Amino acid sequence: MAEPTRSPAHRYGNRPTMKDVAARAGVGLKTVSRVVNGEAGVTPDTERRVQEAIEALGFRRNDSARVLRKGRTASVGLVLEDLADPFYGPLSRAVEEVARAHGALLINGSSAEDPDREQELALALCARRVDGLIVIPAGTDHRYLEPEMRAGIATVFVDRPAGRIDADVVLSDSFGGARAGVAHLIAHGHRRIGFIGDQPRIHTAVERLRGYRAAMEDAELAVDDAWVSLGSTEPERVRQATAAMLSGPDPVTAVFAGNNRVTVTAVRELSGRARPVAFVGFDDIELADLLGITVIAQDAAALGRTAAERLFRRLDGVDDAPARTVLDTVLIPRGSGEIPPA
Amino acid sequence: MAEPTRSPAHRYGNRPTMKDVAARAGVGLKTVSRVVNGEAGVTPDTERRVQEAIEALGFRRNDSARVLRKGRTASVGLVLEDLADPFYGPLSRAVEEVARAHGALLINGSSAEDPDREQELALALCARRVDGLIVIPAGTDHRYLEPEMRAGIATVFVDRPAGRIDADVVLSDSFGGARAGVAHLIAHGHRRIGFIGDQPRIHTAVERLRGYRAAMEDAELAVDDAWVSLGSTEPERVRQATAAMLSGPDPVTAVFAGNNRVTVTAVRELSGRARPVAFVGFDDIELADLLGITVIAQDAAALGRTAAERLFRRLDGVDDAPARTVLDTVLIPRGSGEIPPA
DNA sequence: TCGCGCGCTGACAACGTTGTCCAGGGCCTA
DNA sequence: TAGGCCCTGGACAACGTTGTCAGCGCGCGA
Repeated sequence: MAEPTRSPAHRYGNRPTMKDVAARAGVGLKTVSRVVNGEAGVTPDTERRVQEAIEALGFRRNDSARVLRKGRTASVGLVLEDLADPFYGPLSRAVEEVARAHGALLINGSSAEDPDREQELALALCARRVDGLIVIPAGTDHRYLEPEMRAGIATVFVDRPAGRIDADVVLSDSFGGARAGVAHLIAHGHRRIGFIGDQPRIHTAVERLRGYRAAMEDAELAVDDAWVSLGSTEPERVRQATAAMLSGPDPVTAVFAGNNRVTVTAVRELSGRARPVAFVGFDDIELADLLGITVIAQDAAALGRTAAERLFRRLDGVDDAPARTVLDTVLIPRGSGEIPPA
Repeated sequence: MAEPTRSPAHRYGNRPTMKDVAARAGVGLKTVSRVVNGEAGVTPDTERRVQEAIEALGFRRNDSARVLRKGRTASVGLVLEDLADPFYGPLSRAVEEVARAHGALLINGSSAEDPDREQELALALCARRVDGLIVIPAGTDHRYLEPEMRAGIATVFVDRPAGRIDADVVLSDSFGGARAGVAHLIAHGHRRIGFIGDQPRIHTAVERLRGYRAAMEDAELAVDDAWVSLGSTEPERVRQATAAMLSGPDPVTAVFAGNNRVTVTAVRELSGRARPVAFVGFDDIELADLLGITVIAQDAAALGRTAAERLFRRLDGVDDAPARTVLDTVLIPRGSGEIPPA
């Protein structure tokens, strides 16, 4: 009558299951399930017995098994670039809040701006059968997600549009924001304005550069190639780019930075200069108010919230055509953008 | 011979399963499993047939089912206070990197500094059967996790110790850091030093206050109750606290801030003052270098990394006694802490 | 009093995967 | 040539839960 050794696949440190609870309470398996899920049709007395058994055994429902049976995981995935970037923290948090309101958990993953890693992550989340996916693309080709989307995984892109597939996307107005920022510098008398952006693979980088060019063109100002620099946001790269456009025979008198990573380095570089240089940066930054940095602010939390709401509408069965939502940006003048040309 | 309607529980938009792949490839179910998992013992020819069927059907293994069978979810949970706080972003990212190196995904949740929400989140993660849990406690009683830990969910606490249970914890040296920061102010001639901290429920807040008191005591300086303020990090609260200790008959000449949230508000408040006030803050902040803010820096990424490494060592079966790891802090003088008393 | 219906309960299958085990066939050796 | 072994493949059960359905007992109406 010795207890046979448990199945070798048994892990979880031998946690009690509903079966164990049922045995202890002297009821059927399904009755335990009913109690655990608060379903109707259980006598108060039976319910009490089951509850006692649950307490005594320290039972907790295995949601892994539940998921398998129900077909919904009540979880959504978020693939972003880098959670350590202060732009993405609030975005992720906003997504989490919406998910929470819908009873879902959030699985985060950072692509580190690497398209392969983005794909690997997104597909891993699909294999987990997240109900939905929010992606901040690193790559430019998302056809790899088509089978997954067809198979029922709702997908929304944020901050940058999907590449080569038709899908929901929520964006900030990068073009308009950059154009307004550069126009602001022009309005303050600048004619030679530098632009330091992110890698040209990235949609927002291209859009903001386009905004810069549009503002210059609006004012009928020619753009010298030496004033424009796209590339990684590595501090050293940005430092050199900044230094380069401030030296030479025809230095810029103002700089527009394409995002928050560029801004922190560019501002450091500019602060060391004798001659003041006007500056406007895309993205607001904490303490930028104290430093008097003029920025084009986008609302990261609103991006995340809007995308998540779109996602859950899809999960609720709304099935209209993929939509593009564009959120406005705001120019916040704080001093650096109002410096006149030297 | 009409196709019978599929089982009503069938979701996932009718994704193909291994069974479907097996049928199409004309092989057994287990053979598909072998191919998908790269197990040995399949002829190249059979493998090719299976691969083709997988491609054709767009099959992707359902990790939910896999998890159920294998007993390991290859995921870890992280309960923190607020992902939007720039202190937690890098911490979370560091945990994610370690998890990734171990092939695990990370599920994030924010407690919003609410003990009930912390518990709800942590238990939800346990129900998902995460392999391990990293918790930045909001509450002070974690006995609710005992059954889970006994049942095999490895748990490590970060930034603040667990309450009323014995568990691994990774901390920064809050006491030593605060003491060093306040001693630094004293060394620059200050005798009346204010302390603005977080809520007294929070361990780090208490430790840092203790460090403040120790430094004052070391220098044989009495502490006036009016110089000490604990409470929420709401800007309005911090603003008032700062203003209060700077007014009155015996105003402080220096302020020590208990964390980054307090710092950003206190620095704003101080910057508007005519009379310069010395300042040291706990936690480094982006752009603090440009603002000349002296800080006690802790390494958020190292906290996360250390905790995650500890967690995965546990998951690898290491079973020694719960340990407390304390990471050093660094004083970074940048000007604000070196201002002499007015 | 009998029959019917309803409220409660439990047996059973299914979700999609993996571990175990056995069968069949080909090849090598004695 | 027979026997044994290895290699490949597949049938089956199990992971822990929930949906379906049937049965039981009791109360109420005719």
